[in-house]
Amino acid sequence: MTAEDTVPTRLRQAPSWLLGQASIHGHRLVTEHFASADARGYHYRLLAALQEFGPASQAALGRCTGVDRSDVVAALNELADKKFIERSPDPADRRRNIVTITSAGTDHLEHLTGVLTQIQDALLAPLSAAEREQLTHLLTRIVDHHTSRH
Amino acid sequence: MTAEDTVPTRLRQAPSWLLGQASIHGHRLVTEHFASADARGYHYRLLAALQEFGPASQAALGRCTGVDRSDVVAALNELADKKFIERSPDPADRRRNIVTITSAGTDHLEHLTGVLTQIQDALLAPLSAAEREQLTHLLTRIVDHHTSRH
DNA sequence: CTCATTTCAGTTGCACTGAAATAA
DNA sequence: CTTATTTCAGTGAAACTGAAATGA
Repeated sequence: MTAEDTVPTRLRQAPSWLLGQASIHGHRLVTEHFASADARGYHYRLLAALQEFGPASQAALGRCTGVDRSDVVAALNELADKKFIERSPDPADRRRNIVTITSAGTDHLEHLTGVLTQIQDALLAPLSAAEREQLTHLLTRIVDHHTSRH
Repeated sequence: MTAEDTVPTRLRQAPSWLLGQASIHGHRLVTEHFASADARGYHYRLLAALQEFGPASQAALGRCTGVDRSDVVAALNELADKKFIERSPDPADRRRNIVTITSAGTDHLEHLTGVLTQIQDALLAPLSAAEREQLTHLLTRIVDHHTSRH
């Protein structure tokens, strides 16, 4: 009644709160836009890694994209159903699957990259190009700091 | 094998990814530090609202803090067990509880505010004071933009 | 009758854990 | 024997939904 829609000042000013709120909006936009392209965030992460680093094992894919080993299995199953990736046994280490992106997968990745560009634009709508760069730079330093020391 | 610990460039440069990663670190710090003070993020949100806006109904608390109505019930139960808040029926509208912060609750809030300051410092460790202000300003504009239009 | 509030039970998407099978 | 990979089944915390009870 007294409060209603106003966020408490102590909260509104805390960077941890602001980061959380901004990230919620980002996540919502990613989910919505990717769903319209019949995809999920995990798909993009895995396809981007395969395109950049070439064929890789599932464990390596999980490590570099931050996707859990169990979820890598499920997401790759979905990508394989759509013929965007292929699995083949690694002759050098027969525990491993070598995962390869197909040309249809590369096309799909390029399409999703376009979608992701739109997402960033919607997310950062109120900021100028210079401010977007500033934000990216500041966030990169924070993320690097916390990922280097565990 | 080729990839390992390196995050794909397409991902590493996307603000939505950076926001998500930074927010994960923020959330981890909040959970850890507050757990040491025998508290949770929801407790801080609710106490901060009560302190700033005065006694309020549970529905109003949920609205201004972004905590779901069901979770407000659970969090207030915990706060009531610790004598940090009190519930009393609203004589003007007997569906409502009027939730009031106790003096022990105010003390607890002040303590948690100190903890939250430490959290922000750990989260933004690599940034200068001016850069922290810059970041806060940029994030505030993003969050305001997305909360005003739905 | 419709809508709002409090409460509880249950659900859902998501990250993660445990364990089995296989092999280095 | 220990460790790594793939896979599946299951767990846990967090946000949310549905519905009942009460009342404006």
